[in-house]
Amino acid sequence: MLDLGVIDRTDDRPPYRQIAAQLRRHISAGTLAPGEKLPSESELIEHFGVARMTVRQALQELRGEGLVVAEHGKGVFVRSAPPVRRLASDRFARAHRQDGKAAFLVEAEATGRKATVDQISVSTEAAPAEVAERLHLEEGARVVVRSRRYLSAGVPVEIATSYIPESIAAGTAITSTDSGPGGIYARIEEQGHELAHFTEEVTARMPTPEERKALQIGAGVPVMTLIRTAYDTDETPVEVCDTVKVSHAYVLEYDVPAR
Amino acid sequence: MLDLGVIDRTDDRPPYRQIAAQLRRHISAGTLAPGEKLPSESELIEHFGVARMTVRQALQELRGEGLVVAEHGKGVFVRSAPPVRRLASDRFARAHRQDGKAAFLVEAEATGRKATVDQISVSTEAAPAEVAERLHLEEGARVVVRSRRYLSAGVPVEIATSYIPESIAAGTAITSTDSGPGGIYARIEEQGHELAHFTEEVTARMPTPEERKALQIGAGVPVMTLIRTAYDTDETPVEVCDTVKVSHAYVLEYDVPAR
DNA sequence: AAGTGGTCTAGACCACGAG
DNA sequence: TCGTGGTCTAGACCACTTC
Repeated sequence: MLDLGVIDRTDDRPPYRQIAAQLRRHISAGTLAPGEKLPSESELIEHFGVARMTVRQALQELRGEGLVVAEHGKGVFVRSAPPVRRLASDRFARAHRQDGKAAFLVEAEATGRKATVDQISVSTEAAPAEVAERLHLEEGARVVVRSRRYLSAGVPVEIATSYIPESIAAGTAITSTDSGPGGIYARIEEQGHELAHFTEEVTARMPTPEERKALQIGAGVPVMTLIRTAYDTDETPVEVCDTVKVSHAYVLEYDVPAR
Repeated sequence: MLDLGVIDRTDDRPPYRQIAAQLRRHISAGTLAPGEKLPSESELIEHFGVARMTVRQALQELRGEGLVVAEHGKGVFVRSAPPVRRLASDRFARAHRQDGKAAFLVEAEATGRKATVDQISVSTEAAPAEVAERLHLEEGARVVVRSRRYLSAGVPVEIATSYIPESIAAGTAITSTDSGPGGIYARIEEQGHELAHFTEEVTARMPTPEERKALQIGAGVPVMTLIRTAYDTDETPVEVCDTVKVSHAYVLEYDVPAR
C-alpha cells in the first residue's frame, strides 16, 4: 500500500495541500506510475480523517497541475504523457500534397504513430471578424467552415477549424466532409490558386471548458493556438485555419533566415 | 448593474457552469473590463440563489482559465492583460543589428512601449545536455551563460538564457554584462561567424514557482518556451537561447514557404 | 447493486485588506 | 470592525462504470 502519512495540524500548509503533496510525491517518485489509479476519495477520506470536500480540493489541485485525470465512475488516474509531435516548418511542402497526403498525416508519418481524424463538420457561415480580416473579406461574408479533431494513437491532440472563402470553395469537395486526396490545399490549387506561403501566429492560453472536453485534458493544462493563413502566388489569402493544440503534445519548429 | 440572468434548471449545464458562462460573457464582451472587480461571492449567492460552494466552483473555473484572479480580502478581479508583443520573423534581420540595436529593442520599437532589461548575469559553466546537443558540443563543454529578464512598460514579459561556446565568446564583450552595440549577435559576427539562419522550437507549459515569481504571474497563467539556435554560414551552431515568455503577452509570427 | 466521481446544500471558523 | 476570499464539515442526490 502507499505510504500517505498523516495530516500535521501544526503544519503551515492547510490539510488539502498536505494531502496533495503526499500524492504528488508518489507521482513524481513513480510509486504512482502513469496510468495508475489513485486511492479513491472514500479511501483518502478514511485514511486522513477529513471531509470529502477536503480530499476533493487536494485532487483538484493535482488536476490543475495536469498530473492526474478524473474519470467519472472509474477513478482518478495518473496522467500518461501524450505523444510529442514535432511540427517542422516544411510540413506543407507541395511534394507531400502531390503524393495525396493531407498535412496532418504528413506530420504523423514522421512520428510513426497512428493518426486519425474525427468530429468532422462542414458548414457555410458568415465569417467572424478575425477571419474576415485575415481573408480580406467584408465582415459577414460567407465562408465554408470545416471543423475536425485530430488524434494521435487515439489520444486527442488538436482541434482545428478552417475557413475558406465561398468563392473558392463552392462546387468543390471542400464542401464535403471528405475533401479528397491531398486535402483542401490540393482542392484550392485546383481552383487556380497556387499556394505560395503561409503565415502562422502562435500563442498559448488556458483552454475553455469546451476545449478541455474535446481534447480530454484537465484544467491546468495549457493549449497553444496557431492561426495559419494561406496565400497564393498573387498574395491573395485563400484560407484561414485556427488550431488549438494540447501544448505538451507539440513542439513547433521554425526556420528563420538571418537575412 | 450587470445583467447576470438566472439559473435555468432545465439547462443541460449544471448551475455552476451557467454562472461561469454569464461572467465569462461579460468579460469577453468587455462589460467587465480588465482590472475590474467581479460581484462578490455574497452578491452572486444572493443573485442566483445558490450555495456558496456553487458560486466558488464557478469562480474557480474562471481562475483555471486565467480570466480572473482572486485577491484575499479584496475581491475577484478580471485579469489585466499585459501588453501584447507581436514577434515577427524578421526580428533578427541584419539591418537592425547594423543599426546597433539588439533584437529585443527592435521588437519593442514596433510596439512603442518602453522596453527594459534587468537581472543580467553572466557566467561560464558546463553546458547542460540539451544545450550541448544543439551546439554540437561534448556534454560538459564550457559555455558562456547569459541570463536576463525583459520588461515591457515595466511589466516582466520574458526571461532568457543564452549559451555561447567559450571558443567564440572568450575575450569578447559577450563575457561582460554589457555586450555592446548590436548585442551578442554583433559580437559573434565580429568573431568571423556570419549568421545565416535560426531555428526556433516553440512549446507551452505551466510555469515553475520560480518562473511565476520572476515573471510576476499567478497560478493559472501558462508560459511559452522558445529555444532558438543560431547558425552561421557554415551551418555551425553558434548560440542557443532559451526563453520563457508570459504566454498572453506574446504572439509569435512566422512565415512558412509552401515550397 | 455497488463503487466511483460530479454536483449541491447550509452552515462554520479563519486570514487578509480597507476604513 | 466589516467585507472579502480561504478552508472545512457533514451530510445529500445524481450520473457513470463495472459486475
